[in-house]
Amino acid sequence: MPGGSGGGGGGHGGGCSISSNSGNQQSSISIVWFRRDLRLEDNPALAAGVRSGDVVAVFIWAPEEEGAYYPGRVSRWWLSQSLHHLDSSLRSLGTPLITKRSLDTASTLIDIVKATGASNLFFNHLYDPLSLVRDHRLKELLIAEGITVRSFNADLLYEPWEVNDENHCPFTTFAPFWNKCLSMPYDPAAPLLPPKRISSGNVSRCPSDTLVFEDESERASNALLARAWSPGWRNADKALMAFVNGPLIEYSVNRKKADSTTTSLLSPHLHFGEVSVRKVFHLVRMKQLVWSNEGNKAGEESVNLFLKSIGLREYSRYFSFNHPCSHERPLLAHLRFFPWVVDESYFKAWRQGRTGYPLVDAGMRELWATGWLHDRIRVVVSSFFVKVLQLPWRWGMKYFWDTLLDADLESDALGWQYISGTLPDGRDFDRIDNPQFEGYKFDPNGEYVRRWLPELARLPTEWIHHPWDAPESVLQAAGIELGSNYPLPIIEIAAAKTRLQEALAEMWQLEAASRAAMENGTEEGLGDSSDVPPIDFPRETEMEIDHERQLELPRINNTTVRRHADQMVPSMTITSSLVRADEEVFVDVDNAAADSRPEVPSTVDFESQPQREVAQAGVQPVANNITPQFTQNRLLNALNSTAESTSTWTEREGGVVPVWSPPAASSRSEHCPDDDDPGIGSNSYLQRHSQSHQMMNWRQLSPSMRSWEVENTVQPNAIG
DNA sequence: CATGTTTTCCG
DNA sequence: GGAAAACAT
Repeated sequence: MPGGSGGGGGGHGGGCSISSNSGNQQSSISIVWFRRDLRLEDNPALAAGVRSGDVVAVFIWAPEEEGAYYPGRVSRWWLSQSLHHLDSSLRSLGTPLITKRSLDTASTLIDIVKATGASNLFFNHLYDPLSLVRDHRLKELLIAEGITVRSFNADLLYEPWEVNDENHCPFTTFAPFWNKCLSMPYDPAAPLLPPKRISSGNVSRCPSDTLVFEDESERASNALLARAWSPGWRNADKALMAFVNGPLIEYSVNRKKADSTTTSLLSPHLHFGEVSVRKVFHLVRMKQLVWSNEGNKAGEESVNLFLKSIGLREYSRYFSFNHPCSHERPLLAHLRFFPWVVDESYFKAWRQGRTGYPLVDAGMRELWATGWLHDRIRVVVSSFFVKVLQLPWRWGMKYFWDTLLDADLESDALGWQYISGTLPDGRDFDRIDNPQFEGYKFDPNGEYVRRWLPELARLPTEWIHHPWDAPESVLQAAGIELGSNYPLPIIEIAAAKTRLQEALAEMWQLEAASRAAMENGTEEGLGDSSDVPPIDFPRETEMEIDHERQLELPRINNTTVRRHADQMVPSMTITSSLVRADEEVFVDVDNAAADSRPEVPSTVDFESQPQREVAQAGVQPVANNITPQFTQNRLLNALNSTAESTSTWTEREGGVVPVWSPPAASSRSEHCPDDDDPGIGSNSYLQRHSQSHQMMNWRQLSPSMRSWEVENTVQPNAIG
C-alpha cells in the first residue's frame, strides 16, 4: 500500500488528543462548530464541548466553498431563521452563537482559536463530497496547530462505514442496506439531552460578523415563508411530536394524496439538523411497539413506510460517502452515453409549469411558489423531466437545489439518480409514467391541479388531467383555449416513448463502441471523447426568471452579476382578485393558519404567470461561471493538496473519521477524483463484463482499510 | 374454495 | 417487466 495515508497528523487516538495550554481538562475551552446540526438536543459535539469546560459556539458562513451549490433563496431564509433561533437558545443557557463570514473555513477556525484561546474543536460529521474533503483537510490543519479535534456522528443512525454486507462491502442497493440497518447488532445511539447550562468561553476578542442571507429583492418573498414554516430546533421538535402523535398513524393510507397535510414536513428541519434523526427513529419505533401490541396493522404499516423514508435519507448519505461524485455523475456507467436533449425551451416550460400536463404543471407551480413539493409529485415532475423531456437530470437536480426549502444535496442526488435510472435499483429506464394516469391516482378529484392551475379551475374532473381530450364545448365553458390560455402537451407521451427507445438504442451503441475501443487499446478515441462532459446549467436560467417576474418583483438590476442560479418566487398574496370567490378554488387562509402544524400556503396569486409565450430570444449575458465543473475543480484542488493515492481510516477520540485521499493526481484535472470509476453496468452489461462492473470507490483503493475494519468494531459515537 | 384474470406496486 | 395482491368466475 502506498504509505503515509493522509491522516499523518492523526495516527492513533492518543496522538491528537494532546491538549495545549491547559493541563486541567476541566477548564479547557472548546469550539463547538455548528453546521447542519443546528440544535441543542442530541448534539454530540456540543455535549462534548460542555463536558470539557467552556464553550465557544460558532457558525461559519462560507458559501463560496459550496461552489455551484450556493444555497437557494428559500434555503438561505431557513438557515437565517434557524441560526437566530439557535443563538437565542444558546444565550439562554449562557453563551452566544458567534457567526463568522468567511472565504476559508479553516483559517477562520484558526483565527477563532487564537482569539479565544480554545484548545479543542468539536463538530459533527457531514457526508457531502465537499464537506468530506474540507473537513478532513481542516482537521489536519488544526491538529497541526496543536488543537484537539474530535468529530461525531449526529446525522445518521449508523455511520456509512458501519453498514456493510457479509463481504464487508458497501451495499449498492437500498433494500438490503435498509434491512441491515434495521437489524444491526446494536441500536443507534440514544439521543442526548440538551445541556442544562453552558459555560461560555471568553469571546470578547471574537466578535460576530453580521451574516446577510437575503438581499432586498428577496425580502418580500421571504416574508411569506414565515407564514407557513417555523425554523429552529424547538419548532422542529414540536413538528416531530405533532407528526408522530398525529398523521403518522395514517401515513400509509394517505400516501396516495398529493397534498402535504399528511406528510411529516420534517425534511427542512432534518436537512439543517434541527432535529436528530435518531430521536425521530426512537420515537417512531416506540409508536411501532405500541401499535404492534395493539394489533394495529395500519399503524405498523405506516411506521414501516415512514421509516423507509428516513432510511432513504440515511442511504443518501451512505451513497454520497461511497460515491463522492454522485451529484455529478451517474452511477451506472452506460448512462454516460445517454444522449440527453439539451433543449432550454423544454427546460423553461418545465420550470414555469407550462408543459401541458396538468399534474406536472401544478407541481412545478407549487414548487415555484412555496419551495415545497410532496414527495410523490417530486417523482412525477422529475420523472417527466428525465423520461419525457429527456433533459439532463443534473439540470433538474440543480433547479431543485435552487428552489426547494429542504434542498439537500445527498437526498436530491439520490432521488434524481433513482428517477433517471442510473442506480442499480433505480426505476426502469425504458418505461414512461403517464402524468394523466398518475393524476387520477394522486389527485383523483383534481383539487390539487385546480389549486395550482387557476386557468384549469373550471374544467370538470373528467378532463382535468387530460384537457387535450376534452370536447371543444367543455373547454369553452371552462374558459380554456388550449395553446394560448393553457398549453397543449409539450410532447405526446407516445412520441416520447419512441424517442426514448431511440435514445436508449443510441446509448447502447455508443457504449458498445466505447467498450470495443477500450478493448482495442485505443481508448484515446472514443472512450475519452464520449465521456460525458460536465453539463453546464443553462446560463440564462436565472435571468429569464427575473425578466418574467419583473412586473411584480423588485428585481436585481440587469447589470448585477448574480453569483448563483436562484429563483425569484412570485409574491403570494391573499387575494381573490383572480378567481371568483364562489369557485372555492382556494382554501380559506384563516383556517389554514389556524392549523397548528406548519402548512404550505394554499393561496397564490398567479396573475404574474405569463399567459403567453414570452417572446424573448435575447438571452441576457450573465457570468454564471459557477458550474458543476467549478465544484469538481475545487474538489480536485482540495484533493491534490494531499498527495497520497490511498484512503484509510483514522480512529480518533470521539469518533472514527473518514480520511480521504485521492488517487494520484491525474493530468485530467477536469474530472472527478473517482473518474476511473467504471460504475456499475446494467444487468446485461454486468454479465458480459463481470470485472468492470464493480463499484469502484475510494474505499476499495486501500487494502489497509479492510484490515482496520476487521479489527475495529468500535461504535464511533461512543463518547465519554 | 380453487383457479384464472386484472390491477397494483415497486427505492 | 415481474411479483404479489386484489378481483372475478
